[in-house]
Amino acid sequence: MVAQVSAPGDFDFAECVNAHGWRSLLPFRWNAETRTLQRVEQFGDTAPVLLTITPIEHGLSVEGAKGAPVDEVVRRVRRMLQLDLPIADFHSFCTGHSKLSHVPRARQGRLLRSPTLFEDYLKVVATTNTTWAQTKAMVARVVEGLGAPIPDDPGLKAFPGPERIAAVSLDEFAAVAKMGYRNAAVHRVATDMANGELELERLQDPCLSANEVYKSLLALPGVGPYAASCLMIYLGRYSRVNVDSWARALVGNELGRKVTDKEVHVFFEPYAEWKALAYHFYPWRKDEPAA
DNA sequence: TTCCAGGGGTAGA
DNA sequence: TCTACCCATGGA
Repeated sequence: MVAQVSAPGDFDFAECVNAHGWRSLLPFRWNAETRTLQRVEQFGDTAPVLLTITPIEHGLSVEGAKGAPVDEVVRRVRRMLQLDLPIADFHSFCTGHSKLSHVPRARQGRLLRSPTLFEDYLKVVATTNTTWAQTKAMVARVVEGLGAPIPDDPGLKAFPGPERIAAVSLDEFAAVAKMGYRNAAVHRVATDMANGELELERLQDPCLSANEVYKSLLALPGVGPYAASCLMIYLGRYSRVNVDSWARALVGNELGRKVTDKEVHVFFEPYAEWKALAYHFYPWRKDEPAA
């Protein structure tokens, strides 16, 4: 199966994939040399397939095993790469702010996300109060321990959905995932979703206000202000900065003193409804803290 | 051993 | 609203 996916002119494949660390979390696999993104996806109860995404002129090429449902493949790819996100307004905003003028030139603004909000939820929870190395290890254990493999390579597995996680006990999940005190929260959300008591995807409803989305996210176990703000980014809502230790350190560096979370929010106040993107694309690098 | 990492939940003030 | 404390895990 080969599908061609059109992309808007303000989209850049590598910028989107490299905008944050998600490319390093299974089942994503990013090859920087070939500029190829791979990911195992499962469609219904059929065997998972490996998708290979590469940039072509005016869009993307997606290759997968014969029989993969093209329409659904395209839908998921468009979602993962935020191809339908109206980023033009943010780009216009950036041209009026010296600190962000590089953003539209580089065609930045989109962030790689997962095909489901549940996967992004689990991964965001896995970033809290831990190191990036442990985040990768937690996610890898979840995928390798509970994900369904593709037929011709058992080493490549799909991300397990909430039903799969809910099918095992909390103790079993904890033994596999080793997410520490996060185990209970993740298993709870998976179980509630599997039981039909929780519909995470409804948070994509554009009719909901940003505050309604934020409060709904805060109500999820394991989700506090940081995680809720992170998840809002994947929902195209940028009015809250996801204040983490980096934000405190970097804003503290800009101001020359230790800062509170409230002061970080005040620092980004001029960026209006684009605060989270402003923080993310502010001219500092997370691997190179401002001197 | 002890500390702590891209926080969250809770109690108490 | 703010502070203090504990929370599993694993690396330093």
